[in-house]
Amino acid sequence: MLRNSKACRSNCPINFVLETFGDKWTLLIVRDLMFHNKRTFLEFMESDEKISSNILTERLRRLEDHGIVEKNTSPNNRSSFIYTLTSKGADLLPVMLEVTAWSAKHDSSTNTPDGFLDAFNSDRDGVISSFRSVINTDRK
Amino acid sequence: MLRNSKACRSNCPINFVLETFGDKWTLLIVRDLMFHNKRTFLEFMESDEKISSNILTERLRRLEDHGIVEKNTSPNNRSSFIYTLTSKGADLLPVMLEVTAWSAKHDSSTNTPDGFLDAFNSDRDGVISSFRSVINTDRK
DNA sequence: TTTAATACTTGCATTTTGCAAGTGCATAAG
DNA sequence: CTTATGCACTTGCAAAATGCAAGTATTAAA
Repeated sequence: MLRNSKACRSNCPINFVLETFGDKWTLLIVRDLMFHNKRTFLEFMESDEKISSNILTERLRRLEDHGIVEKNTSPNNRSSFIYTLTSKGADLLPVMLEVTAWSAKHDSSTNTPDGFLDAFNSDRDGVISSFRSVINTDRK
Repeated sequence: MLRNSKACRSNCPINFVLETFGDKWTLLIVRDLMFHNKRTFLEFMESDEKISSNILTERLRRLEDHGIVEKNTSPNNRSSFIYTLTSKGADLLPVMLEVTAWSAKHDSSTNTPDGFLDAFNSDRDGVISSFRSVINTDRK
């Protein structure tokens, strides 16, 4: 189920991301892959926001369907799966950092690391490329 | 109802935007305010994605609650309301443009204007500031 | 052989959404 | 003054999505 492509509402680029990320959970999985180096089902389950397992299953499958995440069996433990970002998924980095900057500016209770906003504002390209080199998209 | 602040799931900056924009409709309203110069309830109703009126009402109220949109009576027609972006809302411009760029790169059927991606990649700051000067945040 | 770990699946109550129709108020037309 | 029209919602209800608890299947470890 859900493997078929849904009819899209329009060809607007903003709408396009909403078709994949227009819910409360999907982007948190991308965040965990991108910034917290999480890779397994149980690791995603442990996030502060407490996603439930049926929703996580469905969202991982959808991300895989959309070519944002890749699923492979773990080399050392064959009952475990390893999820990684594809390059299409990793391309979301600038979006994620702009979102982070916006929240850091407008939400006083956000836990963005100290100095992030200043560094991002003064050397955006540098911050992006240093994050980019750290994002793990290895498959193995 | 809904005027009270909901308990948030975490203090993560990514989660923070999801609390406001984590649905299929809210960001489309921001898009229409930002790029299509729409200002009234009926104008938002006319978008390609066909939002229904009860959802639109609820989302506009929520955006107002979150300080992203401001609602004023129209000067010429007092039965009409004018919605505008606040500066907090206008600060979403870099996010919106990054989202647009990502879709333009990864969705072949997106209707992003010709040349946008090249212009954005070669002169990001220039593109942002030319958009910024056009975004209407006037109240009157 | 039993136990544990991992990644789901299932069932069900609650919440959110989508759609159609209706309401109330303010100008506008006759 | 009475009726019509436009605008911004409300309401009602069926359908879908979500949250929670519990169960299942496979692999690995003791």
